[in-house]
This record gives sequence, C-alpha cells and structure tokens, in this order.
Amino acid sequence: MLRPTGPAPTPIADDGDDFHFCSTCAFSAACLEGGYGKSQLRELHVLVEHIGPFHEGEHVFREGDPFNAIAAVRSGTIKTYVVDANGREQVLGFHLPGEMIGLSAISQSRYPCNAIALDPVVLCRFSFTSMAALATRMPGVQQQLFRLLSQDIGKAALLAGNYTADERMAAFLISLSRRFAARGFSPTRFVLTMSRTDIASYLRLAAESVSRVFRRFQDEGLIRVDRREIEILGPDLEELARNVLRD
Amino acid sequence: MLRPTGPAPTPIADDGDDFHFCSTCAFSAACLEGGYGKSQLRELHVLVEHIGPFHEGEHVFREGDPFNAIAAVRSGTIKTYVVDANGREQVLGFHLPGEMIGLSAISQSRYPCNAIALDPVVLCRFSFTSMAALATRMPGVQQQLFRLLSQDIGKAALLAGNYTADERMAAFLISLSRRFAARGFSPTRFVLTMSRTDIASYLRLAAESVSRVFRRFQDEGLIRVDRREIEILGPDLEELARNVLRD
DNA sequence: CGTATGGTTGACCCCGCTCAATTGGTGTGG
DNA sequence: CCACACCAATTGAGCGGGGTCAACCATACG
Repeated sequence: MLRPTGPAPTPIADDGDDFHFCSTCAFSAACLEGGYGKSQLRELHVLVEHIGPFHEGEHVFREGDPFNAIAAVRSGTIKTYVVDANGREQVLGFHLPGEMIGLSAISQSRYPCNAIALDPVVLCRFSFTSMAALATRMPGVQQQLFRLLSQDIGKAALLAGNYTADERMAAFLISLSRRFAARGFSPTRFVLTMSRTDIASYLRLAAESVSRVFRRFQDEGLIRVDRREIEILGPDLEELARNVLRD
Repeated sequence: MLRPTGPAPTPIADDGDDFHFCSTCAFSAACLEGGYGKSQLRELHVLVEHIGPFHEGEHVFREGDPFNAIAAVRSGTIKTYVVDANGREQVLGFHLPGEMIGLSAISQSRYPCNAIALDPVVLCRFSFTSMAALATRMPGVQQQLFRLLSQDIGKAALLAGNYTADERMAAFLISLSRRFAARGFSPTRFVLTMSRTDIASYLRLAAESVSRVFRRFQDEGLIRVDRREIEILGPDLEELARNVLRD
C-alpha cells in the first residue's frame, strides 16, 4: 500500500445529468465559453447519449466497424489498439475521463482501430452527423471540434520520437499525472488501469523492460510503485520527461 | 543514373490558376463532390492566396508563430520538425504537393513546430478563420476539414509502432510511392528531396543506418538507389511495409 | 488448496548506435 | 581546366540499450 489510508479515489467525471453537461467533458468549454443559452445547450445535449457501463474487457468498437459516432469518456479507461499481420497487439493510446475517442474514424467512416474498456466505462456518445450539422449553426461547437481534432494530431507525435526507455516511461507517467490533474484528480497518486504489457506496447518496450524501469525509478526515489498504484515523489521525473513532452 | 533517359519529372501540382483549383489540392474533392456551383467555388477560392516561391532552406513558419492559416503544398516539399532541449532536430513529417500543413496548430493557435522548404515551394494559403466561417455555410467544406484533420491523426500513429529499421524504411518508401501515385506521378521512380539525416530523424534511426538499409535493400534487389533517386523494383518492398502500413 | 495469469528477475544476445575514417559530388577560386 | 574545400553520404569497428528466453514469484480465483 502506498498509504495506510487506502487507495486514491477512482477518477470519475460524474457531475453530468439529463440537463447538465459533465464539467470535465471535452465539450464543456464549447458550451460555457461560447456563451450559449440554455436552449442551445439543450440542443447540443439532445445529441448526447449516455451509454454503458461497459465492463472490463468489453469492446466499445472494433476495427472496421462503420463509424457513426464519437464519444467522450465519462468514467473508466479506454484502450485503443490495432493488431498487426503477426497477431501482435499495438496499443495506440489510453483515454481517460473527459477525453474523446473515435476521432480518427471520421476520415474513413470506419473505425481504424479497436477500443476496449480497461475497467467499468460509461461514455457520452455523440452522433457525428448530427454533431456536424449542429456545428454549422453553432460556430463554438465547430471550433471545439476543430480544436479536439487538431489536439490529437500533436499528441501522437509525442511518443514517436527517438527517446530512451526512461524518457518515454517518465513522459508516460507525467502525461497521466497532468491529465488527471486537469480533471481534478491527484497528480501525484493514481492507479494504472492498464497492464504492464499494455504500457510496454504503447511505449514500444518489452514488458520486462517496463518492470525494470519501474524498479529502477523506485530505487532512484523518483516514484513509489505498488502493483498498479503509482506515487510520483518529486519533480525529478518531470525533468526526465521534459525532452519528450516539450513544455 | 537510374535511367539513361534522365530523371523523373518533378512532381508539381500545377493546374490551378486564378479561377480554378489545383486538381491535386486537398480541397478539390470538397468542391467537386460537393456539387457546388461556380459562384460558391469562387467564394472558397477568394480565400486562397498563392504564396511563394520559398527557396530551399527557407522557413514557412516557425514554432511559436501565431497561427492564422493552413496551407496546401502546391509544389515542392515541406519538412516539419521540432528541436528538443539538447538542440537535436526531430523531423515530424514531409509534405508533398496536394498535402496540408499547419493543421496541428489549430488547437493552440500557435504553430507547434517548424516548417521548412526542402526545394522551391509554392503554397496555397487559407485564412483559417475565414475558412471556418465559410464552413458553417458550406457543409462540404466543413466535412472536408474534418476529414483532413482526422486523417492526420491516424498518420502519425503509423511510424510510432515498434518496427525494425527495415520495416520502417520500407514503409517510408512505399508511403512516398503511394502519395506520388495519388497525385499522378510515378510510383516506382522518384527523387528524395530530403537528406539521409532527415530520413533518419523521421524514422528514428541514425543516418548511418539509413545508408546501410538503402545499400542492403539494393543488394537484395528491392530497390535501386542513386544518390537521391529511388526506383522501386518489385512488390517485395510493399510486402515488407505491410505490417507498418496495415493495408 | 491447485491453477491460472500477470509481474519480476536474471542471463544472454543482437540490432542499431557511436565513433572514426573515407569517399564522392559540388561549388569555388586561381 | 584543375586544385582545393566543404559537406553529404558511405563504410567499418566496436559497443551498449533494450529484447528475448527462461525461470520464478505473487495474487486472484475456482
């Protein structure tokens, strides 16, 4: 145990109901900053469909499925991945509460990857055609869509660089930390919902290397690890990640 | 020389003028498929500004510059890159005629990377705010923007995978081949406008490794290389690239 | 309990990097 | 036209980070 008081609270974006959007949702900014009135907000809201819960191991969509909706993670974690010709799984990313999935499917109108729940997941589903139609009438929505899409372009480039195992792992942990912090959760203590194998695939490492890096990081006092619970102990890890994350 | 008859013709998307769009432009589909009349086409066209030529080594934009426009490459090649804390250059991508640059800048309203011309470059510049405004009135334009943004999300993930030097190099060459083919240029014979160092950075290899892989590919009869001219000799290279490109 | 699954650790090895020397093409000045 | 310089590219030698393979450990579950 990292703390005798028990594990950190599970990150959940849980302040949405039938009439209000989750404040952690990727679209909350579009609504609030756009200065839209309640009627317009409702117009956007009517497109939203809360679906789930998906239980651990359940697929949200699979590669090749016809695309018709994007979704925001409301609670839980989604892993996206592809399977290559040799049957090897390649993890593309992890999606935390408040983050979008399905954006890469727009261009081909089919999902180009699989999406699976790593723990119990609830989603806010947006019909994309309706969303796009609405966007023509609400510039703030259109702009938010452009922003979300543009963001994802940059994200993918991060880990594509030629960095050491240590740098990539540090960047991975710091990225999680910041994303949790942005949603109001602890940036220093959190639970990894993904397996070592998943992390390894995402970071282009062997699972054994993930183990070894975790251990070395702990020996060096950068983090504390207990199974899947992580505690970040100081600013040193962030320093390591700097090259990759380019603040 | 690869051929005694001389080098392949330089890829140029050159059929646009003051009243018509380049047929190779990323937006041509939006216009043609959208079934827009000439007046509407002109409305889109008035946003376009042909700029350049940029000469080799000249920057189109730099990291941190305020974002106000996206652009389509009309002729030439653009390299995008970032510089890390150690001053090391990391190449993010190469943009051929017909392809867009600047899309990743939308979310931050600043360019997150540098863009430099590798040879004489002419661009079609689109003011993004005007473009977005137009998109609210022309759903086809909006959809095309969504498509372009979505495409770029998937692209970055390609080379992010855990592949061998041979696989990545094969994928790089086949990708170029297909992109040339899509614009009507030869898929089997083309000129690399980028240096070995650029290719190496893009593929996360040492420049020396690029040399060695080229040589081995040539010895194995996969390609013919003469300086920066490339000829793809058979379908074997495509087979090698299959894992990465996932057709 | 026994079994299964995920994670850890150790031993060994190989792909691709580093360092260094050489080649070759291109441009420039005499 | 040649001599020289300069830089990109090539080639070789040696090495090391991270992969592979295998054994072992720990927790969860029947």
